[in-house]
Amino acid sequence: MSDIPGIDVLRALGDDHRLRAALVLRRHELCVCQIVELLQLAPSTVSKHLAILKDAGLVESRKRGRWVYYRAARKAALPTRVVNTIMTAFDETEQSRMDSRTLDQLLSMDPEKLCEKQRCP
Amino acid sequence: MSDIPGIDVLRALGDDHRLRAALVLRRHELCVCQIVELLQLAPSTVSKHLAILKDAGLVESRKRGRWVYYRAARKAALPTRVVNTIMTAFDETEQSRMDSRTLDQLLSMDPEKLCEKQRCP
DNA sequence: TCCTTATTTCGCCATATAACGAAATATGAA
DNA sequence: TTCATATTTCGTTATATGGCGAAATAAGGA
Repeated sequence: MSDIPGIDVLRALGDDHRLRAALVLRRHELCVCQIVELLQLAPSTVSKHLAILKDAGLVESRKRGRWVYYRAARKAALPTRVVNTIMTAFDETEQSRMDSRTLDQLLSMDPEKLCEKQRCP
Repeated sequence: MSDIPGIDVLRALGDDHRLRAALVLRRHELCVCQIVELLQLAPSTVSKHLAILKDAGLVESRKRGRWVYYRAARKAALPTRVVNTIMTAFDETEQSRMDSRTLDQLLSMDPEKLCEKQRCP
Protein backbone atom coordinates (compact mmCIF):
# COMPACT_ATOMS: atom_id res chain seq x y z
CA MET A 1 0.00 0.00 0.00
CA SER A 2 3.02 2.28 0.25
CA ASP A 3 3.44 3.49 -3.28
CA ILE A 4 5.55 6.50 -2.54
CA PRO A 5 9.04 5.64 -1.36
CA GLY A 6 9.85 7.10 2.03
CA ILE A 7 6.27 7.51 3.13
CA ASP A 8 6.70 4.53 5.43
CA VAL A 9 8.89 6.78 7.58
CA LEU A 10 5.96 9.11 8.13
CA ARG A 11 3.68 6.22 8.93
CA ALA A 12 6.24 4.73 11.27
CA LEU A 13 6.55 8.01 13.14
CA GLY A 14 2.81 8.70 13.02
CA ASP A 15 2.12 6.66 16.12
CA ASP A 16 2.65 8.05 19.60
CA HIS A 17 4.42 5.02 20.99
CA ARG A 18 6.72 4.59 18.04
CA LEU A 19 7.61 8.26 17.91
CA ARG A 20 8.49 8.23 21.58
CA ALA A 21 10.60 5.12 21.11
CA ALA A 22 12.37 6.60 18.09
CA LEU A 23 13.16 9.74 20.07
CA VAL A 24 14.69 8.00 23.05
CA LEU A 25 16.66 5.70 20.78
CA ARG A 26 18.37 8.74 19.33
CA ARG A 27 19.83 9.43 22.74
CA HIS A 28 20.51 5.95 24.06
CA GLU A 29 20.95 2.44 22.89
CA LEU A 30 18.31 0.44 24.74
CA CYS A 31 17.18 -3.14 25.09
CA VAL A 32 13.58 -4.11 24.50
CA CYS A 33 12.72 -4.50 28.16
CA GLN A 34 13.69 -0.90 28.81
CA ILE A 35 11.42 0.34 26.07
CA VAL A 36 8.69 -1.91 27.40
CA GLU A 37 9.01 -0.13 30.70
CA LEU A 38 9.02 3.30 29.14
CA LEU A 39 5.96 2.74 26.98
CA GLN A 40 4.11 0.48 29.38
CA LEU A 41 3.12 -1.95 26.69
CA ALA A 42 3.35 -5.71 26.31
CA PRO A 43 6.74 -6.96 25.10
CA SER A 44 5.20 -8.44 21.98
CA THR A 45 3.63 -5.10 21.12
CA VAL A 46 6.89 -3.24 21.60
CA SER A 47 8.71 -5.79 19.52
CA LYS A 48 6.34 -5.17 16.66
CA HIS A 49 6.66 -1.40 16.94
CA LEU A 50 10.43 -1.69 16.85
CA ALA A 51 10.21 -3.90 13.79
CA ILE A 52 8.17 -1.22 12.05
CA LEU A 53 10.73 1.45 12.95
CA LYS A 54 13.46 -0.86 11.72
CA ASP A 55 11.69 -1.60 8.45
CA ALA A 56 11.38 2.15 7.92
CA GLY A 57 15.12 2.43 8.37
CA LEU A 58 14.84 4.55 11.47
CA VAL A 59 16.50 2.21 13.94
CA GLU A 60 18.94 -0.66 13.89
CA SER A 61 19.46 -3.53 16.30
CA ARG A 62 22.24 -5.79 17.54
CA LYS A 63 22.03 -8.91 19.63
CA ARG A 64 24.13 -9.42 22.72
CA GLY A 65 23.33 -12.64 24.46
CA ARG A 66 19.65 -12.82 25.27
CA TRP A 67 19.22 -9.09 24.88
CA VAL A 68 18.53 -7.21 21.69
CA TYR A 69 19.70 -3.62 21.68
CA TYR A 70 18.12 -0.97 19.50
CA ARG A 71 19.43 2.44 18.59
CA ALA A 72 18.75 5.11 16.00
CA ALA A 73 20.02 4.15 12.58
CA ARG A 74 23.24 5.81 11.52
CA LYS A 75 21.57 7.61 8.70
CA ALA A 76 18.22 8.90 9.16
CA ALA A 77 15.37 13.40 12.76
CA LEU A 78 8.23 19.53 13.36
CA PRO A 79 7.27 23.55 12.88
CA THR A 80 7.17 25.24 9.48
CA ARG A 81 10.69 24.58 8.38
CA VAL A 82 10.33 20.86 9.01
CA VAL A 83 7.19 20.44 6.99
CA ASN A 84 8.78 22.35 4.15
CA THR A 85 11.77 20.09 4.36
CA ILE A 86 9.62 16.98 4.20
CA MET A 87 7.55 18.29 1.35
CA THR A 88 10.55 19.32 -0.67
CA ALA A 89 12.01 15.87 -0.24
CA PHE A 90 8.86 14.12 -1.32
CA ASP A 91 8.61 16.53 -4.15
CA GLU A 92 11.49 14.73 -5.78
CA THR A 93 9.67 11.42 -6.06
CA GLU A 94 8.45 10.00 -9.32
CA GLN A 95 4.86 10.15 -8.16
CA SER A 96 5.24 13.86 -7.55
CA ARG A 97 6.66 14.39 -10.99
CA MET A 98 3.83 12.42 -12.53
CA ASP A 99 1.37 14.48 -10.57
CA SER A 100 2.99 17.66 -11.80
CA ARG A 101 2.59 16.58 -15.39
CA THR A 102 -1.00 15.49 -14.84
CA LEU A 103 -1.65 18.76 -13.14
CA ASP A 104 -0.34 20.73 -16.07
CA GLN A 105 -2.97 19.05 -18.19
CA LEU A 106 -5.66 19.66 -15.61
CA LEU A 107 -4.78 23.32 -15.36
CA SER A 108 -5.15 23.74 -19.10
CA MET A 109 -8.70 22.46 -18.84
CA ASP A 110 -11.75 24.44 -17.90
CA PRO A 111 -12.77 23.31 -14.39
CA GLU A 112 -16.32 23.57 -15.63
CA LYS A 113 -15.62 20.83 -18.17
CA LEU A 114 -13.81 18.77 -15.59
CA CYS A 115 -16.85 18.74 -13.35
CA GLU A 116 -19.04 17.94 -16.31
CA LYS A 117 -16.81 14.99 -17.19
CA GLN A 118 -17.01 13.77 -13.64
CA ARG A 119 -20.78 13.89 -13.69
CA CYS A 120 -21.25 11.97 -16.93
CA PRO A 121 -18.93 9.01 -17.53
CA MET B 1 -5.63 9.33 20.24
CA SER B 2 -3.14 12.00 19.22
CA ASP B 3 -1.37 12.74 22.45
CA ILE B 4 1.72 14.36 21.01
CA PRO B 5 1.06 17.75 19.46
CA GLY B 6 2.08 17.90 15.83
CA ILE B 7 1.96 14.18 15.22
CA ASP B 8 -1.26 14.68 13.29
CA VAL B 9 0.87 16.26 10.57
CA LEU B 10 2.77 13.02 10.15
CA ARG B 11 -0.43 11.02 10.09
CA ALA B 12 -1.98 13.43 7.62
CA LEU B 13 1.00 13.07 5.30
CA GLY B 14 1.29 9.33 5.89
CA ASP B 15 -1.25 8.51 3.20
CA ASP B 16 -0.34 8.43 -0.48
CA HIS B 17 -3.34 10.36 -1.68
CA ARG B 18 -3.08 13.05 0.96
CA LEU B 19 0.63 13.49 0.45
CA ARG B 20 0.12 13.91 -3.27
CA ALA B 21 -2.64 16.43 -2.68
CA ALA B 22 -0.53 18.37 -0.17
CA LEU B 23 2.33 18.50 -2.65
CA VAL B 24 0.33 19.83 -5.55
CA LEU B 25 -1.38 22.36 -3.31
CA ARG B 26 2.00 23.86 -2.55
CA ARG B 27 2.32 24.77 -6.19
CA HIS B 28 -1.23 25.71 -7.11
CA GLU B 29 -4.46 26.74 -5.53
CA LEU B 30 -7.00 24.16 -6.69
CA CYS B 31 -10.68 23.47 -6.39
CA VAL B 32 -11.93 20.10 -5.17
CA CYS B 33 -12.96 18.84 -8.59
CA GLN B 34 -9.39 19.27 -9.85
CA ILE B 35 -8.00 17.22 -7.01
CA VAL B 36 -10.71 14.64 -7.63
CA GLU B 37 -9.43 14.33 -11.15
CA LEU B 38 -5.82 14.12 -10.10
CA LEU B 39 -6.37 11.45 -7.46
CA GLN B 40 -9.14 9.60 -9.27
CA LEU B 41 -11.22 9.25 -6.13
CA ALA B 42 -14.84 10.00 -5.28
CA PRO B 43 -15.51 13.64 -4.38
CA SER B 44 -16.65 12.67 -0.91
CA THR B 45 -13.41 10.82 -0.31
CA VAL B 46 -11.32 13.74 -1.51
CA SER B 47 -13.29 16.11 0.64
CA LYS B 48 -12.51 14.02 3.68
CA HIS B 49 -8.80 13.86 2.85
CA LEU B 50 -8.69 17.63 2.45
CA ALA B 51 -10.42 18.07 5.79
CA ILE B 52 -7.72 15.94 7.41
CA LEU B 53 -4.98 18.03 5.81
CA LYS B 54 -6.79 21.16 6.93
CA ASP B 55 -7.20 19.91 10.49
CA ALA B 56 -3.48 19.22 10.54
CA GLY B 57 -2.88 22.81 9.52
CA LEU B 58 -1.28 21.87 6.24
CA VAL B 59 -3.77 23.50 3.89
CA GLU B 60 -6.33 26.27 3.98
CA SER B 61 -9.49 26.85 1.95
CA ARG B 62 -11.60 29.70 0.67
CA LYS B 63 -15.01 29.63 -0.91
CA ARG B 64 -15.77 31.37 -4.17
CA GLY B 65 -19.31 30.79 -5.31
CA ARG B 66 -19.98 27.08 -5.55
CA TRP B 67 -16.30 26.23 -5.65
CA VAL B 68 -14.01 25.71 -2.68
CA TYR B 69 -10.36 26.42 -3.34
CA TYR B 70 -7.59 24.80 -1.35
CA ARG B 71 -3.97 25.78 -1.11
CA ALA B 72 -1.01 25.10 1.15
CA ALA B 73 -1.31 26.90 4.45
CA ARG B 74 0.82 29.99 4.82
CA LYS B 75 2.86 28.44 7.53
CA ALA B 76 3.79 25.01 7.36
CA ALA B 77 7.50 19.80 2.75
CA LEU B 78 12.63 12.85 3.20
CA PRO B 79 16.50 11.82 3.32
CA THR B 80 18.53 11.93 6.51
CA ARG B 81 18.42 15.62 7.12
CA VAL B 82 14.62 15.67 7.05
CA VAL B 83 14.20 12.91 9.56
CA ASN B 84 16.67 14.64 11.85
CA THR B 85 14.73 17.83 11.51
CA ILE B 86 11.47 16.13 12.36
CA MET B 87 12.92 14.33 15.31
CA THR B 88 14.55 17.43 16.71
CA ALA B 89 11.27 19.28 16.53
CA PHE B 90 9.33 16.56 18.27
CA ASP B 91 12.07 16.37 20.80
CA GLU B 92 10.85 19.66 22.19
CA THR B 93 7.45 18.31 23.17
CA GLU B 94 6.38 17.75 26.73
CA GLN B 95 5.98 14.04 26.12
CA SER B 96 9.58 13.84 25.00
CA ARG B 97 10.75 15.65 28.11
CA MET B 98 8.70 13.34 30.28
CA ASP B 99 10.19 10.38 28.48
CA SER B 100 13.66 11.75 29.06
CA ARG B 101 13.04 11.97 32.78
CA THR B 102 11.51 8.52 32.89
CA LEU B 103 14.44 7.22 30.94
CA ASP B 104 16.93 8.67 33.40
CA GLN B 105 15.29 6.57 36.05
CA LEU B 106 15.22 3.51 33.86
CA LEU B 107 18.89 3.86 33.04
CA SER B 108 19.78 3.93 36.70
CA MET B 109 18.09 0.59 37.12
CA ASP B 110 19.54 -2.82 36.40
CA PRO B 111 17.80 -4.12 33.24
CA GLU B 112 17.82 -7.49 34.95
CA LYS B 113 15.58 -6.11 37.68
CA LEU B 114 13.41 -4.41 35.15
CA CYS B 115 12.69 -7.66 33.39
CA GLU B 116 12.09 -9.34 36.70
CA LYS B 117 9.57 -6.66 37.62
CA GLN B 118 7.84 -7.14 34.32
CA ARG B 119 7.53 -10.86 34.88
CA CYS B 120 6.07 -10.67 38.35
CA PRO B 121 3.52 -7.93 38.97
C1' DT C 1 -38.88 31.27 -6.25
C1' DC C 2 -37.14 26.92 -8.24
C1' DC C 3 -33.49 24.29 -10.50
C1' DT C 4 -28.81 22.99 -11.07
C1' DT C 5 -24.56 21.72 -9.16
C1' DA C 6 -19.99 21.84 -6.25
C1' DT C 7 -18.95 20.35 -1.89
C1' DT C 8 -19.70 18.25 2.56
C1' DT C 9 -21.80 15.09 5.80
C1' DC C 10 -23.57 10.64 6.89
C1' DG C 11 -24.07 5.67 6.86
C1' DC C 12 -22.07 1.65 5.48
C1' DC C 13 -18.54 -1.86 4.26
C1' DA C 14 -13.83 -3.79 3.73
C1' DT C 15 -9.38 -3.62 5.15
C1' DA C 16 -5.54 -2.02 8.15
C1' DT C 17 -3.71 -1.43 12.56
C1' DA C 18 -2.68 -1.73 17.53
C1' DA C 19 -2.96 -4.45 21.41
C1' DC C 20 -2.76 -8.72 24.10
C1' DG C 21 -1.59 -13.54 25.41
C1' DA C 22 0.24 -17.93 24.13
C1' DA C 23 3.47 -20.44 21.73
C1' DA C 24 7.90 -20.54 19.35
C1' DT C 25 12.77 -19.18 19.17
C1' DA C 26 17.32 -18.41 20.85
C1' DT C 27 20.77 -18.14 24.09
C1' DG C 28 23.16 -18.09 28.58
C1' DA C 29 23.60 -20.70 32.83
C1' DA C 30 23.16 -24.84 35.79
C1' DT D 1 21.73 -31.62 28.17
C1' DT D 2 18.20 -29.24 30.56
C1' DC D 3 16.26 -25.04 32.53
C1' DA D 4 15.31 -20.20 32.67
C1' DT D 5 14.37 -16.15 30.22
C1' DA D 6 14.59 -12.13 26.59
C1' DT D 7 12.61 -11.52 22.35
C1' DT D 8 9.87 -12.65 18.34
C1' DT D 9 6.09 -14.78 15.89
C1' DC D 10 1.36 -16.12 15.61
C1' DG D 11 -3.57 -15.93 16.32
C1' DT D 12 -7.31 -13.23 17.93
C1' DT D 13 -9.95 -9.14 18.96
C1' DA D 14 -11.32 -4.33 18.99
C1' DT D 15 -10.83 -0.17 16.92
C1' DA D 16 -9.27 3.04 13.22
C1' DT D 17 -9.12 4.17 8.52
C1' DG D 18 -10.12 4.60 3.58
C1' DG D 19 -13.41 4.09 0.20
C1' DC D 20 -18.07 4.69 -1.94
C1' DG D 21 -22.89 6.25 -2.70
C1' DA D 22 -26.87 8.76 -1.05
C1' DA D 23 -28.59 12.55 1.24
C1' DA D 24 -27.80 17.19 3.01
C1' DT D 25 -25.94 21.81 2.29
C1' DA D 26 -24.92 26.06 -0.07
C1' DA D 27 -24.88 29.20 -3.70
C1' DG D 28 -25.38 30.86 -8.59
C1' DG D 29 -28.62 31.21 -12.46
C1' DA D 30 -33.24 30.75 -14.83
